[in-house]
Amino acid sequence: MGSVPAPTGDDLLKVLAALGNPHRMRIVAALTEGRNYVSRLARDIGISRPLLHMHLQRLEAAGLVVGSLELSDDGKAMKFFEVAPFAHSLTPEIIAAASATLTDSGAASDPAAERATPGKRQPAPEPTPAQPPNPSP
Amino acid sequence: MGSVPAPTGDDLLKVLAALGNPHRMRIVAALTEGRNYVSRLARDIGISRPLLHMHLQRLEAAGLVVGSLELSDDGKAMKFFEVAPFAHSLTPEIIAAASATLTDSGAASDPAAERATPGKRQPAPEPTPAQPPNPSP
DNA sequence: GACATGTGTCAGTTTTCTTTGACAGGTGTT
DNA sequence: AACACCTGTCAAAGAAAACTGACACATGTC
Repeated sequence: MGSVPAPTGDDLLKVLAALGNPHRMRIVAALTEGRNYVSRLARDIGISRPLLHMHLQRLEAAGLVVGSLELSDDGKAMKFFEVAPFAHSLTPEIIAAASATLTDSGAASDPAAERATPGKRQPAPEPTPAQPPNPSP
Repeated sequence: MGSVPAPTGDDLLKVLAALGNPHRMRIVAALTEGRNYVSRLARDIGISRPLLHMHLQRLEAAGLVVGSLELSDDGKAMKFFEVAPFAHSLTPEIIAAASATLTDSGAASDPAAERATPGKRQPAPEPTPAQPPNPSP
């Protein structure tokens, strides 16, 4: 069974951060109706090209859209984007599992980050993890 | 058929923006193991109380956690937080549907935003919405 | 009273994200 | 050559988010 094989913390974080933006949501929506190239997509949505370019590479880094540079009939190079068939589920358990594999550094380009929760000292380990301290009854 | 009744654009946006943050993911993860109060939760995660307070009210505004001010045995007022049993699905279609109901203003308090895509002029309405312009073959 | 615990908020700084405008190059048509 | 398209990048401005420290209040114990 491998519908959604438990995404990495950093992976899911990138997806959520990418989708948590009105412009990027509209970009995904626009690409859901069919592939499109950058200049035209910018005109359709109504934002500037450099801005769309930034949003697109953010979505692509999260694996939500894929772009391919193609050559049209008249030899013009144009970059087409289309949505990737993603499917994520958001539940407390999935978030909890993902947070366990969070490097909190940047992306997947910093191998020196899996220490082991460095300064994780517990000054007063309460036996009841959901009750108030109750200093003296 | 009503497992996830198609969230509002602004609703889903708030959820995604709230979850797209490493600290807030850890907060949800910590609360998944059981309810907890603010001061202790701040110690557990390792962030300052004012910061945790800010993140918590962001998560609560998104409907991901719920807080309730209770009184402990010794009369101290303490605010307990617990995760809300949320369950969202993220697919291109759901994002597309949600983006249709985006106000893009702030929250659900600006009814003057559904103009009709103001400056949406089409200088050259291409008959093929997914093909290059192809000016002259 | 002094201390330790809990709550909340505020102003100010730092950091990050978003956005714009200008520039570089490429092609093909008039 | 000049124009109309397409591509990409950069530096700088603007806006928004994140973070900190100090303050306010409350309660119960030493």
